[in-house]
Amino acid sequence: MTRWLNAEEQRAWRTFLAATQLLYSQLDRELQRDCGIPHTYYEILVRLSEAPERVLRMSELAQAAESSRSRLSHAVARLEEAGWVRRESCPTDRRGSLARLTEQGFAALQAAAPSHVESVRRHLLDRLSPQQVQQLHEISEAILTGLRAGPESTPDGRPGRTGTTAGPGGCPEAG
Amino acid sequence: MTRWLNAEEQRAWRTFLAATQLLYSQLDRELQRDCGIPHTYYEILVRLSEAPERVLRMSELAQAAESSRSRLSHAVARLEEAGWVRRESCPTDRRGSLARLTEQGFAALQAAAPSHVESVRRHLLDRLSPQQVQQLHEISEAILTGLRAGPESTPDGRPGRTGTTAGPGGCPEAG
DNA sequence: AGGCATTAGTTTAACACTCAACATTTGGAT
DNA sequence: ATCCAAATGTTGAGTGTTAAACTAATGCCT
Repeated sequence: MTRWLNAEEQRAWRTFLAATQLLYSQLDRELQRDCGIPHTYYEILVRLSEAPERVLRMSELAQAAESSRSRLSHAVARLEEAGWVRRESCPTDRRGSLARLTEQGFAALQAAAPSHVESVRRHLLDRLSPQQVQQLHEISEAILTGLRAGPESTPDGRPGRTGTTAGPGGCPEAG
Repeated sequence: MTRWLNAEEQRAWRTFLAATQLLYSQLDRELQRDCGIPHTYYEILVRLSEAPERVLRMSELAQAAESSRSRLSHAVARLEEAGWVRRESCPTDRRGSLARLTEQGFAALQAAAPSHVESVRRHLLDRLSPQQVQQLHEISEAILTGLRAGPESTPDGRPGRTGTTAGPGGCPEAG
C-alpha cells in the first residue's frame, strides 16, 4: 500500500535534506560566531526592525517569524536580557504584550546583517544561476502553500500518483 | 561594500527559509507523534539499516547521517536505552566503537517508515511537478557541493556578482 | 623505542525547542 | 448580567543540540 519513493525521488529528497541541513547549520554557526545569536533570534530582530515603530504584538511577531508562541516567549525573554528588545503592555488588550526593538537591538542587527547576508550569498545564492534562484522560489512557494493550507488538503491540478513504483525489499529506504 | 539582496533574491530566500522551516517542523512533529523520535534519530536508524550487517563505526555513521560526533554520541546513547541500537567495541581499533541496529530497532524502523514516507510525499513531492523535483535535486546538489568544498572556495563558471544592487535605506533587510 | 600530533569517541554545561499546563482576558451566547 | 469557549501570553519539565574539554588509542617520524 505504501507509495515508496522511486530512485529519482529518493535521490532528490536525500540531497535536498542534506543540502538544507548543512546550509542551515553553517549559517547558524556563522551567525553565532559573528554576533552570538541563533538564526531564529536574528529572524525575530529582522521582523521587528521592519514593523512600524519597530513594535509588534507577540502573536503578530510569532507569525511573522514563523515561530510558536512558546518559542517566541522564551526568545524574547532572552533578547530582553541582552537589552535588544523591550516588552511593553498592550494598551488595547490587557492580555497582550508588545515587543519593541531597542536602539541597542537595532544597532546590533545592523552590525550583524552584512556578514549574514554575505553568508547567504556565499553558501546559497552564489551557487545558483539566476534561473535556479527563480525555480527555487517557485518550488518553495508551492511547498509553503501546501503547508499553510493545512495537513488535510490535497494538491490539485496534478494527476493522481497512486500507481508509483514499489518499495524496498528488506529495508526501509525512506531516508 | 555589502552585496545586499535585491528584491527577487530576497523574496526567494525568505520563501525558501519559511518553506523549509515549516516543512521540517511538520515532518518532525509527525515522526515524533507516530514513533516518538525526532527526524535526526530516524535518519540514524535508516543509515544503519542500509549498512552491511547493519553495523557502522560511529564516525562513519556520523558522516552518513550528516551529524556531528557529539550529537551522534548523545543520540546513540538514547537509542541504546530504547533497545534499538547496541554498542560494540571495534575489533580493529581499540579507540573505536560500533553501533549495531538491533532486530527491535529494525522492526521499529519498518513500522515508522510508511507513515514517514507518506509525510514526505504529502508535504513535499506531491506538491511539485516531476520537473520541479528534478530542479530541486539539481539545486540541492549545487548547494551541497559548495558546502562540502569548504567555506573558502568560490563558485566558478558564473559571472562575478560584485555589482549587485544596493541595500536597504534604514534597516537591514537581510532576513 | 620514544615522542607527539592526530584521530575516535565521550562527557559536561549552557542553551534552545517542544509540549502541555496554566493564568488571564476577551467576546459572544443565552 | 452570566456563563463559557476561544485567544493571549507565560511557565516548567523534558529533550535535543552545541561547543569545548577530556580520555584514550593510533601511527608516524626521528
